[in-house]
Amino acid sequence: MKCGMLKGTCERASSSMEMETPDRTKAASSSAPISKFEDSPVFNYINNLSPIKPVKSIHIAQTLGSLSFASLHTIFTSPQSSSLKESRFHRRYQNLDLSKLKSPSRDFERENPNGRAEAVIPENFGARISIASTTVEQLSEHNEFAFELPHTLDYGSGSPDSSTNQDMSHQRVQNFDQQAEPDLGNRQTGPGREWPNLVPDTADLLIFSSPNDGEAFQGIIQRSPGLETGLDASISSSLLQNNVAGLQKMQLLSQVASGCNPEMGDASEGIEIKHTEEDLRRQDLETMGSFPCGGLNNEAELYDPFAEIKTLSNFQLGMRRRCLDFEMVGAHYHKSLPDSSNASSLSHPEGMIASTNLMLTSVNNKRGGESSMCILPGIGLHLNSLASTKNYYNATTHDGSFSETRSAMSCKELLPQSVIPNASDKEADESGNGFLEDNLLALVLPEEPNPNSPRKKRRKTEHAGEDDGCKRCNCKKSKCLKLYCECFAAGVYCVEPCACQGCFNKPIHEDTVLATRRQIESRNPLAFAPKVIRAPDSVTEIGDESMKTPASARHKRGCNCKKSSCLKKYCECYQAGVGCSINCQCEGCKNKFGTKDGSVPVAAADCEAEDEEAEKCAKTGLHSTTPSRLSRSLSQMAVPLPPKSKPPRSAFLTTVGGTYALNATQKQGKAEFLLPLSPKFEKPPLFNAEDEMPEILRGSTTPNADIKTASPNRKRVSPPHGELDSSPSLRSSRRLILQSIPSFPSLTPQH
DNA sequence: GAGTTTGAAACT
DNA sequence: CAGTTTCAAACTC
Repeated sequence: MKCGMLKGTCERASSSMEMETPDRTKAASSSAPISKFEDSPVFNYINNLSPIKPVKSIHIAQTLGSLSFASLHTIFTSPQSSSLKESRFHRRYQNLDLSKLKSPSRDFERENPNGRAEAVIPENFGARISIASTTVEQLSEHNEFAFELPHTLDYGSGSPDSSTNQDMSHQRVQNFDQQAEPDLGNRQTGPGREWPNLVPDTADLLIFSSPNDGEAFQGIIQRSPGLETGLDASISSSLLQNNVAGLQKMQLLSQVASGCNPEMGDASEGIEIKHTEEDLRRQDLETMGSFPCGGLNNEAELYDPFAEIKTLSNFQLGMRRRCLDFEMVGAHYHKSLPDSSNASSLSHPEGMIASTNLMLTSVNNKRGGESSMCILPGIGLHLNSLASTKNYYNATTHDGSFSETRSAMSCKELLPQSVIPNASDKEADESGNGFLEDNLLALVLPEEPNPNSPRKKRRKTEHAGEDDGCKRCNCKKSKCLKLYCECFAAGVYCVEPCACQGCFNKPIHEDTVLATRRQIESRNPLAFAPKVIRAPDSVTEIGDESMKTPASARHKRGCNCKKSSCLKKYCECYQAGVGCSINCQCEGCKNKFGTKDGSVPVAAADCEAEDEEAEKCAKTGLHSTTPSRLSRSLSQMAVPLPPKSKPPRSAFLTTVGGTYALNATQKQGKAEFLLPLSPKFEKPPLFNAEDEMPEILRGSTTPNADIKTASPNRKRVSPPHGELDSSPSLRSSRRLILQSIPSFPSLTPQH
């Protein structure tokens, strides 16, 4: 049914839109492209290698609608998903009121509802949402196509009737990640848009100039039919489905955030979404159960906040913490909501609208100047919003207004919050609400006043040893416009909690921030990329030298420690919880996670991490096993956490690396498409994998390549023709990497 | 909380 | 590219 509906939508879109290459359109509808990919060695390799399935799987996911938390996290991290294109820079929601309202502990749950910002819901919002849902698959697929078949993406100028911008479509296909942002910008400019202020510098930031976002979507939609064809094949893998579902959600969120094409929306689409939601939630639980950590029951695992924390820390991007705030809030809010549990109308357009509005509101706040909304580009928030549309919808409908999430939450708090999703899952079973819903709510809804909530306690427990509040930057001379500033480095605006002086890293100085960011990127294209990447344990084919090192994850550039012996957080490797690698220039390396000479086995690090987790569990009284399980399973995919329970600040950044790891390892079956491309990479849809690719992931060809050496121009090399192409395995690995590129938003305008 | 240490980032 | 300086986090007291 969904497929049919979706297909119908696609067909409509196609019919309305004229393609220069009709054949292509047909192919898309007939799934010929998919088969083509399947036939390719890379595809086969990927399929055999890991749970990650070909693009077609995405379709399935959409249909089946399974949700994977892990995937969600990953997704969230990506800037694209945020689609908060405006500045591309993550903005924190700075609400003085909120901070005031907050308890000393900064628990958002207690945040005063009054602090909420009301979001205006556009009339056609529902339509937009539905559209987004329908296009999710398509987008993901397109994204992959961009990598696989960059040349074939050209679209003829579309017919005006379709209201689709051919150019937009084309570009979208190539740069899916970027799509969201441009869309937002466009929408903002459009009448009745909710984000008038979101994109100040559209010229620089926006890749697409199309006046109508919907057009772009249509372009994507045209291909959707083909995408659907592959669904049947991939249905078999539940894991894959989960991944796909996560991806889809992410995409949906992105699109929603960006403002789906109102024209596209229709009731059928809304239905589709609903189904997907349910399926996803159900499957999520299943997926959790499937985690390798045996022994524990799913619920326990889901419940365990620690597990989530670890997961987040590992997978979350540097931007993550902002997102976490939202999620947490959402969770609490969820509880507070009277009907949230029963919200059945995921399909309800309003629900979608609400989520969208939330995002929008947050964005507006940002633009407003001091709003510190944590909406991170591409961060899971959006995704969560979609997923949690039900609850969210209910909540919003009750109040009729949306409250923005406060970013004032401490980073520490955020981490635990991030855990919420899993807990939510469990709750989902119990109450019927998905954790995603919670997350979504977090974004939009105010904190739950209930101080007694288990989650809150959990968080406190976890963070007991940590600082009371989120440690933000404390820059004094850098004006928060240099990489010294963690906020800036993470691609987020400084917020109230920051103790920075003369801070320019605020929405009001967006231009300055962007300009500075561009400058830095020009100097080092990967300056904002994840610093830590996880070596693909499962993907031995890659055969990277880094694999020789004990730790599964590695710092991209390696550390240069001289006195800390890589045993303190001064060491980025240690801070990220990864072992040193051959790339490190450290002296007397004693990194517990693995020395550069490989003296420390990975197992040791893992054991430590597990021990820590166990301790945490014991303290919290939560399912001790759950955390371990989850983290353990996750650890395989992600970088292990540092000895201290407290996630390293940099860890957030490193989490991005975790994203890489996921993609690279594919253990989670996360499709490549799950990770939106980093804006940096947006320019070159097919940037040279080697340049951007983490060393670990790279072939042995360039183990020690210095990031700085990479030239932006080199990025544009198309993968298929590279030297590495000769090896199917290499090719496949490259693809994964490309798609898994870090999500930090690139300020550099694409051309 | 102030001061020190450390290593990344930035600069020359 | 190497050396130096600047910077802010991490750490110590």
